[in-house]
Amino acid sequence: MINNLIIVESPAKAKTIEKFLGKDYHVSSSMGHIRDLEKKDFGIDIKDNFKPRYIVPEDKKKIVSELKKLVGESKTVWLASDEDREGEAIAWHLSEVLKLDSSRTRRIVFHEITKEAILDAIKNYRTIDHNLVDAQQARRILDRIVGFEISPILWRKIKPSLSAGRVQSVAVRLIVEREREINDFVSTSSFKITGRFIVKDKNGKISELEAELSKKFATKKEALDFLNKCAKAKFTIKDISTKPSKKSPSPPFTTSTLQQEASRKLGYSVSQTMMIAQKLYESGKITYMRTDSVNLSQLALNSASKIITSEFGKDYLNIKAYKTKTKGAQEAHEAIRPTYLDKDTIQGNNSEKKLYELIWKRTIASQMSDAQLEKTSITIDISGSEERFIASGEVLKFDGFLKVYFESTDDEQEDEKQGLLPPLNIGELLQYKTIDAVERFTHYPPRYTEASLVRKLEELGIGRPSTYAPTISTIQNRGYVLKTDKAGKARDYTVLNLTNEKVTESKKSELYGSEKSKLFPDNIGMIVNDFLVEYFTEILDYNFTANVEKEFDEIASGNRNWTEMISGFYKKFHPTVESTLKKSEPNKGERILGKDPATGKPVIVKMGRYGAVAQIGENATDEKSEKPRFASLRKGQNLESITLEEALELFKLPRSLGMFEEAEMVVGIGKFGPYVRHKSAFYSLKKGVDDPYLIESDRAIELIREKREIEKNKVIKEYKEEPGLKVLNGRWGPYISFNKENYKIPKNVDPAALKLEDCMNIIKNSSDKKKPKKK
DNA sequence: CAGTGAGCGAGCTTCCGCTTGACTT
Repeated sequence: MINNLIIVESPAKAKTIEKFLGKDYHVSSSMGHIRDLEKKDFGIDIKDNFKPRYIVPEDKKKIVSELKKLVGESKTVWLASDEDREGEAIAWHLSEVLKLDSSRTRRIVFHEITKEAILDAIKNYRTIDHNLVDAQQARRILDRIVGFEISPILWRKIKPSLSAGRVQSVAVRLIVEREREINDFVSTSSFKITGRFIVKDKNGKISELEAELSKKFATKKEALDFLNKCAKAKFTIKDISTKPSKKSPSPPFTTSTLQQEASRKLGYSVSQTMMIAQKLYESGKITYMRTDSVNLSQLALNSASKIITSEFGKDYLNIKAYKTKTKGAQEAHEAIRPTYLDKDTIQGNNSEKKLYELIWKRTIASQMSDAQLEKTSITIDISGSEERFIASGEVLKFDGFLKVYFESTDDEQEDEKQGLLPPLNIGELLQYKTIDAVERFTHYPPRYTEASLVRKLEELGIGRPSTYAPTISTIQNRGYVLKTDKAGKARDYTVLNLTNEKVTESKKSELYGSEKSKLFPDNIGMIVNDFLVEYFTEILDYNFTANVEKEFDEIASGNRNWTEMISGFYKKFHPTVESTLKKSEPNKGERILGKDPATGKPVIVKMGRYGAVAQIGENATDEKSEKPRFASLRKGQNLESITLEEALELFKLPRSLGMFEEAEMVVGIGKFGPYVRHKSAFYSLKKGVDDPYLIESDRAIELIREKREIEKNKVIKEYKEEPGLKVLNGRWGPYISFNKENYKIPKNVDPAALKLEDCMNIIKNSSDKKKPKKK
């Protein structure tokens, strides 16, 4: 018999809690939700006042039956799911599915996993808050209605298997609109003036002072005029001012800020970060990684206080509580922090270590003092001109938290600041060494990275810590959005230089606009987005989630009935679904780019059955008329921005490279990039080395021979008796291939020594475990 | 799984938010 059964959401949490409590308690976990709306037939009886049809999904049946068994053996059941809307619903579903008797069921909540917090929670038990549960049901049902009524419209009007939803569709919209901002952006240039002045100190020691003109000039002529004016001008120190300033540490990590910093500092994708954090959490090294709270437990604060004092001294200590600014934050957990702050490093693989150290530094820094700075600004007058040069410098007086942590920014081109400025006096005359006027261009707004998209979504209150990573994956899996790099372009700019009273002009070249791992909308994403924005304007509104959240809050506080709220929404929403099905036609994005110079026929781009396509010539009207030529657009090329030249390029491939071994070699670009085809085999071109438009036959033959060499070494063993069986060398080392299925070879086995029956044994042993493959 | 671009039709796809497996060809 178990006296007390505590049910929490996560098994790692269960393990930790069990350690705190005595033998009287058994702690088990539900692994999140145990029930959900049925997937087939919508799962909601609209006519029966939106009655939800809940089922236990296949993968949760085992957990439920285990919990049922435990409940049968227990005196008191404590439902300890998280203290938020979803957690309350989990507690309620548990009580329903496990048929818990209210007389021996208690609901408890705690925000920190400490013995005190748990014992305190147990003392202050309550019953399930049904208003909060209803708010969750409203949220769940609204999302189901939106997702399952709009998605089928997309299947019929645009393409099968597409999807729409309250969160993902807005995420795509952000990316599409940013792309259009970039396409519409017109870069302008102006001239930035920088002067270098010679400064002599009392001992005759010479140093330099760099100063910037407060004004930029729009044209080269204005810049030139100014430099000419400077040639013989006098430069006088007009003013020197010194101001103290400070920098404060950032709050401890939440899911979203961890994803952003891990992306900026360590280059991890959002899902990589979450997978590594999960490992750290499961091995007890950090607190829970899906959280929107910046709060640290008293225990953590005490520990931070001790460490900072002993490592850095009392001056560095500044214990404080941070408040969340995030819209709709539910704060059921602590911030993400090391479980044991006295460990500044851990055992584990490299990426785990790096992420842990990042978390450790951020947590410690959050409880350290502000950095104290001194900013100096020197104003320099120019005789015969209204303009002024300003030299500014920044000196760190006290490093404070910067001793351990410096937060990065997304800003790619940050100005470097000068440090200490040379000692100068007001009225002092300065001699210039050089004065430059450099042409600078305005830059379009940056494309989103995975992490900066998460930050934007969080800012809008859309999505939750547990869904950021999956949402980012979904919009990529649907083909709406593409994560890729973009090569920079070269651009000339003008530099005017004044030295020794003479101005010279020169041209320089720079690379601009190169981007790494940025999110680009694909054509289908743009078409779906435009369709949704046109017909489902309200759902696609950036404030839609914030608006419905207000209504969920009213339900949670007991001031509103959930079915009334949903019914109100449905009355407006469903007629839109009906009318959209009837009248709407998606825009195929068709554009006429111009005429093909070779044939004079029109060049068109549009969305075809297999994706975006360019076409030369009109569609055939009858059997005799000539058929148009087609070429697929490449990844990252948009229907609305592709130029005639780029479209014509597409028709240059595939092209023949001549004969080799009595067969033609053809170069083209396929799904996996550029390739050479020869005798119906494909040979990939080397990324960054070969260009499909330029490659010649010699190099193609080289590639073919290279791959053949690898193929030759691929086969370790073959068996006469079993032609379908081979031992092969693969990307991950040796493996067994049998009738197109692959099998792992156990570690301690020498692959070259495998006999036929050994292979068969390995195959037999692993075949039981084989699960249906996912796409 | 790299080429295609006719047309028909059955059966399928899809949401968000909790959680962790099982799995790398």
